[in-house]
Amino acid sequence: MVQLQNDELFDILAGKISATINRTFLRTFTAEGIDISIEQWTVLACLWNKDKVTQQTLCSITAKDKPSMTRLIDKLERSNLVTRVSDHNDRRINLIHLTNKGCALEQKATELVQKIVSKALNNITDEELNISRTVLKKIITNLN
Amino acid sequence: MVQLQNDELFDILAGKISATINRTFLRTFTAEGIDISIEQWTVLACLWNKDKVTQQTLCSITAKDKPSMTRLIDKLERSNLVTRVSDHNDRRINLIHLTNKGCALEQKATELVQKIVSKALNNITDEELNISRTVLKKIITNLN
DNA sequence: GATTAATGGTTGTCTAAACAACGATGCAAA
DNA sequence: TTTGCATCGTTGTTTAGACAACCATTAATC
Repeated sequence: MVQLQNDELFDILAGKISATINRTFLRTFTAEGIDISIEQWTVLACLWNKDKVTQQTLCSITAKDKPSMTRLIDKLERSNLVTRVSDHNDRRINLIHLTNKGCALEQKATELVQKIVSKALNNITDEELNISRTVLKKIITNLN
Repeated sequence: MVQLQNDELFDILAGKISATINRTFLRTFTAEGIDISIEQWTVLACLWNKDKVTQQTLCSITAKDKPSMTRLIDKLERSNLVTRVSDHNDRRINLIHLTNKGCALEQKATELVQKIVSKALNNITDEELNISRTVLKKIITNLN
């Protein structure tokens, strides 16, 4: 098998890990009959933590741009997991609000994510993990 | 600002870093008049290392599936950076072959990537980096 | 040697990200 | 108060990833 010279380059590794995690997430959730993507889950997780926030806030937390968020919320709305509620004081603002169906997902989804995280972090010490987190954050900071 | 409860979850961090690296890559390359994406670069980097390989091989190295590779190569072919050459011994196989234009990109592209990597890894020790690499690889293995 | 299985690649369909450009609302300064 | 600017969100377009289904060619099995 051909070996890529710069196989060790972080960009490639980062791309691979992101793809792997996404795939695992999607398969796990689909297998359990929950039809949301990891991106949709990220938004829901924000709302489970604090409901009724602006799209802009969701953008900041998830590091996605506005059009991406618009479309993500379109999909969540079509799945009846959230609704857009116009703010009374400022009509430019949509507050994103969990539906009952959206709330109901929290427990099961959190369970599944914990399962994935446990599997992913098997055989990795807390120290190694902390160092990695720091490194990843440093890289993000360095590039911004 | 709302803080996501599981802000520390690796999935989110991985998604963010991947997006950040991609953005930096694209901007740097565009600024220098080189119109290729990071994905296209990954394929070209394989070919700079060893020319005339099968699409399947490129899939393995880059951890992408066959349809993704078909379309990536479609684009590279449209940009006249590679050509598909049918294998004489096995007509199912396309060998992907760098054009002169594709070869000519190597030096400049490699320079730019090195510049990005240096910037990204600023203030990170070799030891931290090695640990991080190991952790990322462990996660990928754990999930497969 | 003919049928079946495996391999390499393509197309169809869906989801998602980035950037640019736009419309609507609110705010501030002249 | 009106003009100009900033903010929130949407739409258009391009690139890309995943999965399923498919076609063509080769290999394996009987």
